[in-house]
Amino acid sequence: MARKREGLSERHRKIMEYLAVFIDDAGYSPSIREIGDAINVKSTSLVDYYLNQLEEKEYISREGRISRSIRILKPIESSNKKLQEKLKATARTVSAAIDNLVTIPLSGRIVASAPIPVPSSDFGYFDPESGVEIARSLLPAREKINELFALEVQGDSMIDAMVNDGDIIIMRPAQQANNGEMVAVWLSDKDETTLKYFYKEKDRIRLQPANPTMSPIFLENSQELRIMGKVVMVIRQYKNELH
Amino acid sequence: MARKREGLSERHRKIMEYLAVFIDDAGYSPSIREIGDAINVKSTSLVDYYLNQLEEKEYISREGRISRSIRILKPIESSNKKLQEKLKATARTVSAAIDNLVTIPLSGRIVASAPIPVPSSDFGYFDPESGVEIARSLLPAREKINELFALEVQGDSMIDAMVNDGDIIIMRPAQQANNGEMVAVWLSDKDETTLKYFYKEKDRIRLQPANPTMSPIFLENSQELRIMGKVVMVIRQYKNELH
DNA sequence: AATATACACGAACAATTGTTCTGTGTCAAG
DNA sequence: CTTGACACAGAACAATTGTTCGTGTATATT
Repeated sequence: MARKREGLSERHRKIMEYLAVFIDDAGYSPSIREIGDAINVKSTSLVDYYLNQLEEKEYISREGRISRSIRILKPIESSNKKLQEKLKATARTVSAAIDNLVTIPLSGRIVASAPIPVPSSDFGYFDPESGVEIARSLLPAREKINELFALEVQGDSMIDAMVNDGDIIIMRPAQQANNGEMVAVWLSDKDETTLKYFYKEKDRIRLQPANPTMSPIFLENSQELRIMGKVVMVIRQYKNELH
Repeated sequence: MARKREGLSERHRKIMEYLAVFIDDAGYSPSIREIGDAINVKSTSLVDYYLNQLEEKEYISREGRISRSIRILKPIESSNKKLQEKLKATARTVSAAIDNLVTIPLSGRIVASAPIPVPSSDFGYFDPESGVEIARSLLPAREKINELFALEVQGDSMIDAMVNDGDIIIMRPAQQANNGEMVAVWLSDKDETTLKYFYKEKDRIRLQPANPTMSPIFLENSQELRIMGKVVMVIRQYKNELH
C-alpha cells in the first residue's frame, strides 16, 4: 500500500467513492462494517482509523456513537464522470442533481389500429403525474430530451416488434429516418401503426421487424408510409407483488 | 387523539415535520427513540406503529433493521409558512436527488446456454460505471433496490420472451415464485436459461412465454427447473445516431 | 541497531437501536 | 353487552454498530 503523508491514499479515495455511491443510492450512510467490506478491510478499527483521518482533513463529518451519521463535506476529484457527479451531488445537500433525472411526458397510448397521438406541439406544462422518469445516463448522449415523448402500448399487435401490451415506448418525433433506425410508421394502405427497422434500398423501402424470425415488408411507393418518429427506448415493467 | 380518518393524524404530521427538520439539520435521520421523545410518545413500539403507517402511505421509506434509514418521499402540507419551506426543501432534496435515482449493478450477461451469473455477495463495492440508473418511480413501490441486479441479454434466443439481443433485464434474486410472475429459470434437462411466466398447477408447473402466440412448457417434476430470480423490468435502448 | 510511525487484524465490549410481545383502555358497531 | 379495531405503554430481546485495546508487521528515520 502506498505511503503518503500528503493528500489521500488509494484507500481514502475508495472510501470516499463508496460513501458517495452508497449515500446517493440508499439515502443514508453505510455502517463501519459495510465500509470495511466494500474496501476490503477486515477490522472495524482500521476503518475507524481511516474515517478519523478523513474527518481530520474535513472530507467528511460524523457524530460520535451515532450510527450511519457520516456526511460528505467536500467531494474528491475523480476521472470517472458519472462518479464525479455523484460525489458532487452528495456533497452539496442543496439544489441540482435533478438534471440526472429526465421526465418524459406520457402523451397517450399507441395502438396498431390508429395513428400515433403525437403530443401537441405547443407543449406547455404537463402533469408530472403522467410522466416517465428516466436517468439521463440511459439516453443517448445528446438526445434532445425536451422533444421526447412516451406512449403506452395497447394490445398485442406489436409482438413482431418485440413489444408487448403495456410496454412503454419512448420516441422522438421525426418525418424521415436513416437506415437501421427503429421507427414508428403509419402504413396508409393497411391502416395501421407499426414499429420497424427502417431501410431505404435502391427503389423500395424495407421495413424489418425486430424479431429476427419474421419477414420484412417492402414498399415501392413512399406514399404508402408515414414516419411518425424514431424509437429511443422500450421499457417493460413486471409488477410482481413484493416478497 | 383523533380517530382514524382518511389522511394523516396530528401525530403523523408531527413526525413528518420532525423528520424534515432533523434530516435537513443533521444530514441523517433520527432513531425511533429520538422520534418518540420529540413527539411525546413513550414507547418505541408506538413510534414504529406510526412509522409503518407512514410507510404504508408512502410518505417515507426505510430499510428493515437498519438504523436511521428513514427517507422522506413526499412532503406534507403545513400551515406554518416557514416550516412549509423547509418541508419542501428537505423532501425535494432527499427524494429527488437521493431517493429517486437508483443505480443497479450490471453484473454480467445472460445467455440461453448458461446459468445466470447471479451477483457474488449481496453487497460488494461495484463500479458505478457498470451500473444501470433507474428512476425509482419506475420500480414497484417497495422493491428492495439493493437486491436488484441487471443483466445484458446476449443472443436472440429469448425472443419468445419478447426479449432481444442487447436488452437489459433487471431482476431480483429468488428461489421460488408466485403464480403469474415473470421469472428466469434454469431448465436442467434442456441445459438452458429462459424467461417465462410461472404458474404452479395441481401436479405440474406451467411456464408460459410472454409472447401470446407461443405455447407453454409443462414440467411434472420440479427438479427439472431452478428459479434464479424474478424479472422486474426489461429495457431496450435504440442507439439511433442522431440527426 | 534502535525506534518511531503508519498500517493492519481481531476480539471483546458497550451503547445504540429496531423488533416483538404482553397488557390496558377506549370507542363504535353489531 | 360483546366484540373488535385502534391507540398506547412497557419491558425484554436481539441485532446492529461504534469504540477500545492488545498485538503484530512492515517501512523509514535516526
